[in-house]
Amino acid sequence: MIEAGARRREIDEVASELFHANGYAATSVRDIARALDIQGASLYAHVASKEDVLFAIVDRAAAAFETAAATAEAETATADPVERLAALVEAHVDVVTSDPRRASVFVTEWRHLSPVRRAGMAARRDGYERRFREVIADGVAVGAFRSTDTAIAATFVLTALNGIATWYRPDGRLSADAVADQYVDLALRSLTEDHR
Amino acid sequence: MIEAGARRREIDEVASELFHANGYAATSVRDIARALDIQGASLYAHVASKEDVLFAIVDRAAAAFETAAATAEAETATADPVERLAALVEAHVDVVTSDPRRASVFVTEWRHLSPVRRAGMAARRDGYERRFREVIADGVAVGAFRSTDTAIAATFVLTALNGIATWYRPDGRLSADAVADQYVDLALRSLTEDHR
DNA sequence: AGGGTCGCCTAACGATCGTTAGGTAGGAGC
DNA sequence: GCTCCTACCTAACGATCGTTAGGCGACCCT
Repeated sequence: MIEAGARRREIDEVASELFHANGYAATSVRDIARALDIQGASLYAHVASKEDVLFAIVDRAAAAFETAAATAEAETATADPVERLAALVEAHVDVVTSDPRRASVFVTEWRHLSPVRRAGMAARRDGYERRFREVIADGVAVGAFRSTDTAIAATFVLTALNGIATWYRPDGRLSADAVADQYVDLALRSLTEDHR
Repeated sequence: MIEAGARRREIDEVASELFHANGYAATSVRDIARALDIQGASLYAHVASKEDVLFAIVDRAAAAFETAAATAEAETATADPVERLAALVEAHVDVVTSDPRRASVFVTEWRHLSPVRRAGMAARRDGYERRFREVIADGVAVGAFRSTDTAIAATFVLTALNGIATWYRPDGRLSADAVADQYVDLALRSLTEDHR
């Protein structure tokens, strides 16, 4: 896979932009190279294959989601399920808004990975989704959340959150914090029992 | 654009399947032809271009969403905003579950249309989303929904609903009705004011 | 029986794809 | 001053892309 260097970081960055804008399959190696003002073949001094570029982006994104969720769960370990879910949702939104192009490539282009890598990513996604399902199940158990199908509920919330990657732009109308606040509120409300 | 015939319908169907599974750009004309047991070049007896196939699918999907929403709104014209939004959500879910591959192609592949057609679809999507925003705004005005950014709220709901297309399969664990019920409930709850 | 149309064929076009091979300019280290 | 390494180059490979041209057999209409 080669790795290393500041140039490699630049490649991932322009590739994120292009994969987000046009999709992995519709972006050629020469497109990526052109954005860096070099020849297509020169990319192979830094990268072993086009798919490696995709994997680097997707892998980094997956790691960002995982560590953010782990931190959020650690910080709310003793809190009630509602707070814990709020922390998970906020962490997820933060990762998306911190690099929406990377997040959108992660969400929409991972199917173009090789079968082995795709299977690995599928497993990591399952593990990540399980965090949400478990917190939701805990909330149902203590009566904080309505009794729903936890798989559906987790999917509902996660797909809504992932949608942010398709429209959010750092220089847009809404700040990342504002988006996070609104989405935490919408997501939690969709699950909580009637209150007051 | 050629149009016509049962064969043309078959082309759209297998193309939906392949575009959904692998994406438009990663699906070749010869892939589509192979699924029909004919030669790649023979497709051009039925179709003017590959993009026309994509457009036929996307256009039909857009029309399905539009007529379903129009019907739902007509049927609840005199009802309160909560019921009207419930009808819109249910209509949307019904269209998605009735043909999830077509819906997922509509949601994820429309960016590969030519600039002119893409602009047209963007306008139609805006119009469709406006239906949701207006009902939500009405609900906020009468105190049924919490006062939120209606654009964010509509996007939250619609991206969650569109996510169904990525995982729903007619022969899966959940019936289309069950999915619709759960999603109507989740979506409405995310917006409604605290009750009881 | 004859003409037309429909559905598919083979063959090929120019373009572009991801990738490899081999080379070269320039700076770093001894 | 020589060597080595980094970063890029040009040239080319075989494959595959969307699409066109021209032909051929099977069926319909008269």
